[in-house]
Amino acid sequence: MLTDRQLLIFQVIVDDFIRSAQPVGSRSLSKKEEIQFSSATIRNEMADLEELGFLEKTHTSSGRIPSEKGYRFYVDHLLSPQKLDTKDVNSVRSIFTERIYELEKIVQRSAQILSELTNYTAIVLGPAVRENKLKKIQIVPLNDETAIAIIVTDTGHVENKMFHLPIGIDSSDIEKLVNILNERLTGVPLEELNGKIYKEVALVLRQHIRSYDSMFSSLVETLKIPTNEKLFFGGKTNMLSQPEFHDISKVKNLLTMIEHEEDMYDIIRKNPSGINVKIGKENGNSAMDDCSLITATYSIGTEQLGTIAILGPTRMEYSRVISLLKFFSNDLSVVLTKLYQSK
Amino acid sequence: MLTDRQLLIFQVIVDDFIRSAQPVGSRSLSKKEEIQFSSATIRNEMADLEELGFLEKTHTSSGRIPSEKGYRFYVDHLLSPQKLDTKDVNSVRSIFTERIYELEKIVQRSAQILSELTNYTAIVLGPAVRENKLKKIQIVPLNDETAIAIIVTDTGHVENKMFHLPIGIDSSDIEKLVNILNERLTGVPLEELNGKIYKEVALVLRQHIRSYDSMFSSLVETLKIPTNEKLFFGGKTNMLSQPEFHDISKVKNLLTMIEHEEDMYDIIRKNPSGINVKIGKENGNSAMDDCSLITATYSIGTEQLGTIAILGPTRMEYSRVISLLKFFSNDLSVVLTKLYQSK
DNA sequence: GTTAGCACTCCTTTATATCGAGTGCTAAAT
DNA sequence: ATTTAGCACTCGATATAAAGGAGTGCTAAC
Repeated sequence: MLTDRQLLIFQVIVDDFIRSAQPVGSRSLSKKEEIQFSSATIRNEMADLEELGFLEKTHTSSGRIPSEKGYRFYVDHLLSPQKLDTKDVNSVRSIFTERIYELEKIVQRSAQILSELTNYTAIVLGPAVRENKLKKIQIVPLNDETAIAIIVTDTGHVENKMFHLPIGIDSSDIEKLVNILNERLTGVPLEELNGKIYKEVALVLRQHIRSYDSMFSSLVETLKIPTNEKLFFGGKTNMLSQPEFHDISKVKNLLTMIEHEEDMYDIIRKNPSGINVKIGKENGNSAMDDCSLITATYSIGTEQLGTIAILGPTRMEYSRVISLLKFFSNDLSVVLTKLYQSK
Repeated sequence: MLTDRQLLIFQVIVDDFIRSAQPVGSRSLSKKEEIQFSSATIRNEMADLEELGFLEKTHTSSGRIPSEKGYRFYVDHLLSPQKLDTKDVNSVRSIFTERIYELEKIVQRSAQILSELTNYTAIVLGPAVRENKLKKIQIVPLNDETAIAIIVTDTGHVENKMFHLPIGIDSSDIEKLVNILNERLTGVPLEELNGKIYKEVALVLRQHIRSYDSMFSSLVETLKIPTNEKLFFGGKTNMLSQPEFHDISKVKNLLTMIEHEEDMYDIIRKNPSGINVKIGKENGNSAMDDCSLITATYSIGTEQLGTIAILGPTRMEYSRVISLLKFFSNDLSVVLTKLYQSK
């Protein structure tokens, strides 16, 4: 329904505004070499595009800026898959040649690199521990009253939690308990741990362990480890350099929201797999009204594992960021699969 | 060398400026009930105080604000130990009645509470793991190539690191190794672990373990766990509400510096035990020129363990924050001692 | 259908005046 | 010898006006 000329003009306006952060006027447009019509023609087209809801004015006699609907259209229909800079490719590859084995460190480093590459804020939702399979449970008594339970997963993730020992429990009891748990629970995904314990292990335990009841409740409580994925951030302060955030109160709202990990977690988590773009109010959070969030998922083998996100102003370099995220999430998946899939 | 009247005037000026963030003039001072002289007299005294370096003007005809030297004098000589609000006392106590056992969580929660109570940024330097004593080492093989080493300390802190297994190593070898390590190293402070391994354990290991060399290097590398204390933050964005940080570039510098954990670590770490106040340039970091940092140390039993810090503008409520930190660090020490000293 | 021309809008910048809180200094009062 | 009243002066903050410029919408000519 848009003519080719309108499409061209619209695209040039968006590209120009993304670069300059300044409203784009008809005169400056007419000077671009890809545009051959007079400023008056452009003005007419711009008026139409505004009527259609793709463009806005900041005041009656200003140039045009893209509206949210405009960005949405731009992202959905006008984005040509951009070839990545070799410089970017190298930066990304560089992480994966560093010999890091811990999943968490790889992920943290990813957030850092992505923020440096984009100058936006990078948020990486860590590996979904809940889907990891139990490799080993260990219990280390610290003194007569407390012990520490350690859970190791097949991806090398370690969770630990302190708990109270019932009075008078014996170290041989603990040993027995640990053996039984490992025997019965190895290979079980963490998210099913609780259920399995009640269904399959409780009975066996009761037969073998003295002072079973008090011990059991302590332990079960402990195994309810919050298996929420962790968030990793990079470039939290990058937003401060964006001209749209010169207003201190806007910045404060945004940064406060970023610090609030639970909210952030929900916002990142609920994105489906693949690349996803949320523009301005689509984020459903007033602090993010002037922001866009681009997410990509990564995986180990066939399991969807986590999410990478870039948070920038709505006036974001969509094309570049999307290419970067596609490339990055893919490489990350490959590397992680290689590292941990080798059963 | 300062007369009583100068002292009085100076104190009132500092208190007023801390409250209002506005330069204090002679007229408004003369209206305070604790001050009985005319504005002209006050002007003379203020001129003297300025000559002595305790006060400054923001421009030729402005009121006075305290200089850094002034704040220093104020902190060193004019601070009356303020009684804490019962509201504050209760807030602090509330953390310690929550049944949290993990050291890290207590510490994280502390940072949060302190930032809420002060409206400044709270930074807590976590327990000094390096002084913790080894409770147990465990090694969990994940697959043929990698294993994960887990170190538990007497305070319940858990460190873990992945490492590569030499090809062809046997699970009985690993078991032997772990047994020897635990036998010889239990009770050794983490910071001495490396030395001990070379001096006392290497020989024994060589006798018992096949494929010793490759295993050993892998493991030793692994035990060089970065035992740097972790930093915990609360209220990172609180600075944005302070009028002195209305300037975006100042904020950006400060927040970027806060994000940069290594620098922050050094700044917090090098404070001696007890309460410490660093004002403005004393911090030795240009991003903190308009900030003051108040630190207090906490401990488990007799060991100095960590540091709590409050970062605010130089125009900070020194009296209140110092009282709060004294009280808090003391309570924290008591609680931690109770929790972990019960050998 | 396109474009040149023009009046109009509104932000930005610059200049100018005014106000007021504050100072330093001098001279009178205590 | 202090203290204080008085006064000229400074300078930031605020308001107002004027000029400039980038941009628009509309009309009429191409």
